[in-house]
Amino acid sequence: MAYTLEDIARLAGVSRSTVSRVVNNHPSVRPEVRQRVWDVIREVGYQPHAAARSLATNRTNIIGLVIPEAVSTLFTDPFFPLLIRGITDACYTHNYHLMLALFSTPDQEEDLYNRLLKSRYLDGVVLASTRVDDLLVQRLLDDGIPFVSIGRHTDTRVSYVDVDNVAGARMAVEHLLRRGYQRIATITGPLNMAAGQDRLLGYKQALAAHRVPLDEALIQEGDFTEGGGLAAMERLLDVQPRPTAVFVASDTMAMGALRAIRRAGLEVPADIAIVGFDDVPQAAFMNPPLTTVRQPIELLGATAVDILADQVTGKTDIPQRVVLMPELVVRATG
Amino acid sequence: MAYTLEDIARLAGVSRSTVSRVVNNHPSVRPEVRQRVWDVIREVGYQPHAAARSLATNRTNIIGLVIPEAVSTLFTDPFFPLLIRGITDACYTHNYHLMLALFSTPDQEEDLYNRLLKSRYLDGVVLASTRVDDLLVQRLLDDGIPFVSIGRHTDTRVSYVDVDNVAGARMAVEHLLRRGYQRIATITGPLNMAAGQDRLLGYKQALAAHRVPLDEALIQEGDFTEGGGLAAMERLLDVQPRPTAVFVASDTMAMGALRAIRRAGLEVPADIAIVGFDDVPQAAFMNPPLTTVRQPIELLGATAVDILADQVTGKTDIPQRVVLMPELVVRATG
DNA sequence: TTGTACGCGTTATCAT
DNA sequence: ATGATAACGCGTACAA
Repeated sequence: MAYTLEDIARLAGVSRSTVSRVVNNHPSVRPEVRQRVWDVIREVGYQPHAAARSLATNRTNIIGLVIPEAVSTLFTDPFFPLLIRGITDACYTHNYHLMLALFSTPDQEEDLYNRLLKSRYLDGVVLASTRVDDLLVQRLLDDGIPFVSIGRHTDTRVSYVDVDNVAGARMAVEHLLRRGYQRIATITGPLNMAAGQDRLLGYKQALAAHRVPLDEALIQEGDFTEGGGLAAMERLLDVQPRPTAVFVASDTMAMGALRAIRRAGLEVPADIAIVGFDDVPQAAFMNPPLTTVRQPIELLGATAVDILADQVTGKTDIPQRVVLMPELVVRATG
Repeated sequence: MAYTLEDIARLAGVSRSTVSRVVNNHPSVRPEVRQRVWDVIREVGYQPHAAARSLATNRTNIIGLVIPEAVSTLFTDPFFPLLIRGITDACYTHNYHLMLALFSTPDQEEDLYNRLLKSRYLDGVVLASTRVDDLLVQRLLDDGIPFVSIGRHTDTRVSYVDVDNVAGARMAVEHLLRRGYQRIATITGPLNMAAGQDRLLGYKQALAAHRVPLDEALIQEGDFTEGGGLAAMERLLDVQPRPTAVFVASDTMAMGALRAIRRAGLEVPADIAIVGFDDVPQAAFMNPPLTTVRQPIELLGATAVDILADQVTGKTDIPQRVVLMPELVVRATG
């Protein structure tokens, strides 16, 4: 059996309350007593019982990373490991633990929501890549569970941290324009996700700013998967006259696009230039290395946790919205 | 304030114990009463308080996926998302929740171990890709915490689930031999990991079985990263006579090797054939598509959880060791 | 079958 | 500054 507060109290010759105060850094305890108690604690390797503490404080020190059903198939995208790294690092400094909730089906989503949230396992939630109309957001709002969304949300009550997708996309397309490309296509993300919409908007803004007419045939929707990028590129290769460059809304889709181009017997960037989005580690290793818009993925995750921590501890009452800036990384594809 | 057992009891006109029995499917409660209680529960959306329950039962229904410091830099490998998928799916059916523990530094490892394990947040642990001499294993053993290792371990007390790495490597190399390649190199995984050792052993066995002399110069150690694969391949390209084929112990390293070969102005598979290991999703999308040894990564994770569940619930006393079979997927690189 | 009463390990309030 | 003591919400012997 493990040690309890009571054990430590006995060993240190004080009361349970005093030990509790020491453990929680309560000021009113004599330094010498505090020292004595700490000595005992260290000697026997005492650690407070998490469940007991939770029951008393109504806090678990656990936050959840929840990934909705709609996108959990995208979980293999290198984006997520990076996001998770950022999140776990921040969790460590805030003394939080991270629970992972991947929803696979709507039923499971419902079920897991109850098991996880309503049984109060979590102090708060980081919500990754939701669709704009996701019911999860409403639910969390209704249940009063603190959460931060990765990616903007229009509801004024939700806190989020996002990258400036519009600016990023503009940078990408304007870079292509500067290099002389005029017939620039785009493979978008899912248009029911904010990131998909915003990157498309940036594309349009860039063209408009440079007085390049918009050709709807050059806009193909993707789904953030490699296969989706390949399919979208194949559609793009069919339009006449063929685009000479393409802005792809994620690196993973860019890999698919590259394959499609190669498969058609064309060269990158000679025949068609590519600019991606994300700068996942693989981007630099592609052949040729991918020109892309870098978003600070780890920082995205870490910032979300920082905000959530403030929310949970009641340090702030109002929703926080922070937008991080991306940067263009020029490599060889465009 | 949320509902408690007491509330439900009052609303249903029974005692708290009866409600508890209903919730926990205890047999001795009259069907009509059971029904009435369930109705109330559903009506108000009652969910038992996890912390309270844990305190009483001494179980949290949370298991941890812990990734040691040594390998957590590999976390961006597509292997992990797949493993996590398998784990989360199995967790769902076992009614477990998954906590993610990535150790970044030795200090953090020590610290997190205490915060997480000794404060009894977890019922058990899935240990991913440890080194053979990892102290973590000893520690978990000493502390009597149920755990299952992904990847074999020599200590007879540890349960593990592994893929037959020796057989997989043999299959890969024998395939190359059948295709007529004689000068076959290998890029190994880290040789302080069981998977690294075993795949190298399989390579050696295949050569021996076919009476092909072993050339130590053709064995280069990698670290399961793309950069490591590239560097190892560059070393391999320097040996004379040059290898005509290479068995690479992970797909991620294979991508690096492919780059190195291309960079040297050579073609795959015309000049050098490649066979990888893992069959991550990207393998099929490579150019050319990668011939590789497929391991059932999701199943690996799911099986680990299944075993762990039996361990935690006391369904079994003895360490379980299960080995899954890989299969060769022949595509275009070799 | 059902209810009573105690214990799980903390935190927090109230005396002292 | 310190020590009793009452919650926190649940499971479970034991009694009825």
